[in-house]
Amino acid sequence: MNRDPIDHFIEQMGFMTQEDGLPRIAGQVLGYLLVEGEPRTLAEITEALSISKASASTNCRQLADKGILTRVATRGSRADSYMAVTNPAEDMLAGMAARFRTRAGKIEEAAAGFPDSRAEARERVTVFANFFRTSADFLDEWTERAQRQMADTE
Amino acid sequence: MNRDPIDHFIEQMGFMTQEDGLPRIAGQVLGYLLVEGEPRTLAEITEALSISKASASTNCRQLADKGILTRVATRGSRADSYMAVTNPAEDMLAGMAARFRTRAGKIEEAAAGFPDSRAEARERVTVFANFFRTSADFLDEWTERAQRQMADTE
DNA sequence: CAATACGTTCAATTTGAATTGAACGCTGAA
DNA sequence: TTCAGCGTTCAATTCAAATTGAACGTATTG
Repeated sequence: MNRDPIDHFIEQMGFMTQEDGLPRIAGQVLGYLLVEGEPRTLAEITEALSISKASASTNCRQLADKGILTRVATRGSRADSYMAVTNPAEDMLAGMAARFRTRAGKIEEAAAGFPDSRAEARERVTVFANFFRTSADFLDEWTERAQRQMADTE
Repeated sequence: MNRDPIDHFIEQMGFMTQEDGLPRIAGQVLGYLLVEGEPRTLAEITEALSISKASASTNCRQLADKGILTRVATRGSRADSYMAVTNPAEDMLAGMAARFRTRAGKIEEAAAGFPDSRAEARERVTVFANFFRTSADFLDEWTERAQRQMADTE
């Protein structure tokens, strides 16, 4: 029985990150911090989501690495806290763009190794790779634009 | 020892789809068909990738559902074949856009259930959801643009 | 100098999804 | 009507990743 709308939201966030190949807990943490809107310590996160200290630690660090969470040093406490950045979705998209770009690189590289007897296949694969690269550019353009919009409406 | 560049490419494609939360085999199938450039039967795919008939069948169908593969009826044979669409990456992006949209919907819905005592959280979450929706729009715009470009250079 | 409070790490476990093998059903051929 | 060739389905297995518990290191407090 999970009728609390906030729990439901956090749960959904978990599923979402899971779909994206991230740990479910990562999404739950983000959801929780998004709801709270203020820094929360690892202990609080552990408690609120009923997960292990280890998971909280690992996932927070990973999210912070991706730029989705920021680490906050709270005065007067040696516990460090995390909070969600203003617009986590932007950073998620930016991460996607980055992945697209390395992906394009890998594919292109692979294609370059095709023998001349497979020239047509090489061409097809290269086109495929290019699409990813251009998509990455487009995504960057879009996130940049979104950021400007945010700045404007501030 | 995997020195054949084509095998390497197929392998990479497997990793890629795996990162995206799809079965590894799905990527391998797509890679294989991309290289071949022509329809291949389930039996051929099974053979080429050393996978089970069941996997080949399931994954091909799923990829076809996503619009990444097309089913081709070969004359004079009751075996049906699959081939990669001209630009599979486009359909992959389109799928992403679709996922973003349903995702935005779910989050918004969840946020709507927040009690008024959590109005600020609701606001934050709604902004988050909106970003996904708008991103979906932009992705669609982009794939459409890409399609036009393809059409132009034809 | 303990003793405590914290975050991290890592091996062990759990969990969930991918993959398979085998049984099945359908279709067309003989 | 039987048979062979095909794709599908589903329970069982395998596999990889997420998650945990426990041990550890470090810094802070008294």
